[in-house]
Amino acid sequence: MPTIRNVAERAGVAPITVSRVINDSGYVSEETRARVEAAIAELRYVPNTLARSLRSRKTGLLALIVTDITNPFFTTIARGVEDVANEHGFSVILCNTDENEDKQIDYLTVLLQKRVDGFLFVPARSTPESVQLIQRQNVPVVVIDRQISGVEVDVVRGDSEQGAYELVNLLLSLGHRRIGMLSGPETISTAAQRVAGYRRALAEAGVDRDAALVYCGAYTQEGGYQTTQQALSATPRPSALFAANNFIAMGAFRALREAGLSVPEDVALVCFDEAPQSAMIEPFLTVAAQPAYEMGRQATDLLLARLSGEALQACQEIVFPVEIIARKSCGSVQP
Amino acid sequence: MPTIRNVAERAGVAPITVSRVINDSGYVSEETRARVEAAIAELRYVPNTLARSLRSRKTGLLALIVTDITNPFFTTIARGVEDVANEHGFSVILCNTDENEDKQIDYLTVLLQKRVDGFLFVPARSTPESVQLIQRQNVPVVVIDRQISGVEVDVVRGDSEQGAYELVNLLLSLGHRRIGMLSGPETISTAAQRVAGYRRALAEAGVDRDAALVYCGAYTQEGGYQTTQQALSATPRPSALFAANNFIAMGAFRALREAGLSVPEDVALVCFDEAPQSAMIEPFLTVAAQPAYEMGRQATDLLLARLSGEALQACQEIVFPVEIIARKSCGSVQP
DNA sequence: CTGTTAGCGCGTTCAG
DNA sequence: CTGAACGCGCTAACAG
Repeated sequence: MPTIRNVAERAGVAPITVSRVINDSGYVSEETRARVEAAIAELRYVPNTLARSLRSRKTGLLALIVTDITNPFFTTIARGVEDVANEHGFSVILCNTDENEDKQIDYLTVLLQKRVDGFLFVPARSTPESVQLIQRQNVPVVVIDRQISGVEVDVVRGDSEQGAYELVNLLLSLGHRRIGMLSGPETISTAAQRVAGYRRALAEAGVDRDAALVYCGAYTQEGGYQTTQQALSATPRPSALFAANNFIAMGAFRALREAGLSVPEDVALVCFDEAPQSAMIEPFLTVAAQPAYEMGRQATDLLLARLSGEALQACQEIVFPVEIIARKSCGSVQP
Repeated sequence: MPTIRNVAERAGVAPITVSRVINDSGYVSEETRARVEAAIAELRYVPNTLARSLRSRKTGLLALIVTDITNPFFTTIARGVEDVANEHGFSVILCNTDENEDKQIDYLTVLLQKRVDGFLFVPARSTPESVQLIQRQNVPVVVIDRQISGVEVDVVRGDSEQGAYELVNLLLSLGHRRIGMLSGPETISTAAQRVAGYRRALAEAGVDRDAALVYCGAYTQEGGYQTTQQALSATPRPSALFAANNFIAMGAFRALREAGLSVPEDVALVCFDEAPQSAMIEPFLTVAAQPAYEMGRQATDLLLARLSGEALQACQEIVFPVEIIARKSCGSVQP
């Protein structure tokens, strides 16, 4: 593969002149520019980003680390990230940890070695170690979706507590009193906050505290399937279920179906996050929707601001409101 | 960020000795190794991959370019690719072109500049230019899923023609004679081959050639929605539809539903590729399934073989058989 | 407007 | 077992 020097020789100029043509920096006469461009074309010269980055100490790479690449919530965030990044000339490396801390640390290590310019990070757990690993190398990082305790760091997330509160209030207003909560892993802040919102709504409604039926599982279809089976064995059986995310809701739906129960006639079902587009032919689930695309955009804006050195003030926490979208799955009459 | 030299100074050795410790190459006494490792830990030294790659002329990066990252067919391939790549110490950069040739060329350019070691490539069109772009830089490339005319290149793909043939034969055996084909873009080899298989089955069954009802659209839900509407307006209306991929089938399903037709009672529906897991609570669609994961693995094996210089023989074309999985959507009685 | 010098961080080559 | 010198391909800094 030809180098900048080969091009320079062919065009009869110095390497730096070729560099100027490529990067459109500094002055180059039209005539020599033409000669250089001809040489580039003839040699099919492709600049070497590695060398460029080594010199400039910038890679133009952002790392986006998510915990489940099959979840449209995260892929929608990814689109927001990509769009903003591309608008500013950055590329995005998308990595999937599957909520696995070992994979997470492997990715962080590799990405630091690759000298990415910054991280957009959905951590697998709400503990500070992983973020500190990044910060100690003085690489900017914005945490998305989840809160981390014990570190100063920028965070962009949805309002899990309030969303859960409103969603459960909706169920209460429809007359439900036994509402099961299908939660996610206790180690993740969003799960904890959604449980908190659930409890607040129940408390305000004066529902007996013992009526709080919380079941924790993974943020997956399988997790939702299992916790739903637990929830259904309670007596009396819950008349409504609140799934802490979309995949849990999919699993719940399957478990309900297998139990011969239909939604919303036998059991009402609501959840956090929009379901996959392909999930149902028509919109069906009542959800607390987060503005995922916008969250991705804002997180990237914030990261780029840190990168450009401006706005070196204290860390920010940007909390997006969630939107309750009532559809058929919650029913509309008293159970 | 500390460099290898900083570590060397701190440990009281030469940079090369640190290099030997990191890469476990050459001889280093236990004692100095310990000193070096201590220095690495204290300084939180992270080796710079950029510099390493510049020197070694290897990045350890494979590019995987697909046309639709939301399609589980491609994400399953991606898993196969990632697994094999990781087993051999390579990382994978996953890029999504959305069947857009401009995006495709942008990605190719950037990835060549990044000096990825090789390409796994699902081309947006079955024309040779994009592959030639890669080959002219002497970078190995394996094409996945689609055939390219006019170039010598390794290809790993499913047997579209035979799969379509068998799928249509299944419909014929169930008594269908008016079978509409919801095809993909004519510029893509898989669409053309699936149409060919469809025609062969009809011809062998002695179905009137005029009865070939082929409608071309995008390989998307929207494409399937539109072509289905066209297909339904034919008189007499087709009794069965064959969707050229899973997303087309999703769109067909929606269009049928809106037209007040149910599957399989009013219209039978079959398609190429498995549908998204979340699409239906229970398996429902009759499909021609390609071994996507295995295709990803084999393609990567082949690419890595080319990379290691071995097996420099002629280009290979590996064609996987597809598996017909009959489920409810095709019905089981004469229409 | 163009060129020279030097060095980014690392690993290969060859000496000790 | 350890080190010095050099260069991978490119560009910042400084001439001219």
